[in-house]
Amino acid sequence: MKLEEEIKQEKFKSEHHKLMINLLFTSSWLQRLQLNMLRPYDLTPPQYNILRILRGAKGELLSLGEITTRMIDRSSNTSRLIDKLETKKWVTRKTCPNDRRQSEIGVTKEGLKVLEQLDGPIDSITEQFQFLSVKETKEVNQFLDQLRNQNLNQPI
Amino acid sequence: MKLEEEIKQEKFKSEHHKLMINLLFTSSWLQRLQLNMLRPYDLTPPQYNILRILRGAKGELLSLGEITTRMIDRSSNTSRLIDKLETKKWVTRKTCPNDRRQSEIGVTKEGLKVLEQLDGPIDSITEQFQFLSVKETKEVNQFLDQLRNQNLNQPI
DNA sequence: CTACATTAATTGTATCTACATATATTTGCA
DNA sequence: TGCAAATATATGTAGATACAATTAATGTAG
Repeated sequence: MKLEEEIKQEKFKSEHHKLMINLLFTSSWLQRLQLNMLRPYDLTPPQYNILRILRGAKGELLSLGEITTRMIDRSSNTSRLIDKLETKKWVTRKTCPNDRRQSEIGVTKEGLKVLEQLDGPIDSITEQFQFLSVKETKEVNQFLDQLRNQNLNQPI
Repeated sequence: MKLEEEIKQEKFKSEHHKLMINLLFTSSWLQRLQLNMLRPYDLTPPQYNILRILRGAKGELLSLGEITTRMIDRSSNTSRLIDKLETKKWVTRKTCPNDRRQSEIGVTKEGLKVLEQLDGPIDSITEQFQFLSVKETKEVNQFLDQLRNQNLNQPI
């Protein structure tokens, strides 16, 4: 369905305005897809995001702040998300000896095992994007990157 | 910044995978923009969404279910959102005489006044999309609409 | 070397999503 | 007609975001 039918709005102020709503709506749809996929594994999207970041660090331990800057959603409360993952024994947290304010967080073997199980299902979500050519995909990626950099001159 | 720099991930599995992350990341960025804009008006994005929907109905009263299907985020708990708007006196809710299960919700004059104040600021967010031509914008809109319809044949 | 600012993480609170369950009303059918 | 199914909304609870405030450790200026 076109966005107009989805949210029963026959007309938008402009094509640009429609695009803003469409981005928010499609992202919400995508998140629900992810959520349903992760549910059987007792993981939420931000928790999954953290595990992916730790796996990407290839054994290197990361501080809480470092994880936060790498997350899809920057306003996540990483501290409490790590709490959850720690009780499931999928990550370890210990205080950094050099700077006792920081903590060093790493993924466990069990955490990696869960991630492996999820690689397939997550790939199948990505496959939904295959109808776009690589060239087109690059263009949309570039557009999104550009969009976020439009307001550098604004105070906010 | 490119997404790679934003989330400090030097490489993605594929351009399509990057696009998935980019959509989620950009939408999160966009939501925060909206949130900051709405804060001084004591409105949250879903509450604002509801007011917009009611204004769009041009005086026609809408049921709670009708509002939900028109929302950007379908999993909103509209009942409690309306509660909040009602205490601020920006919407009215009364039970529908024909079907006493339903409620009839409408925006008040004060609600409309708040919306008017917000039209300018919201337009300025839309302006960030102006660097894209209308043709390009249409293409991205079409792509998003298409994406959401890729999985019709999947069970889920 | 002490005092103050800075930094990293934790905790508290309000709001929201997600979803299951409950309640009230209406509809449909035997 | 009467009673079960369907429908519309409300409510309860867990997990998140958003952000302010707090705590603890480290840096730094005088």
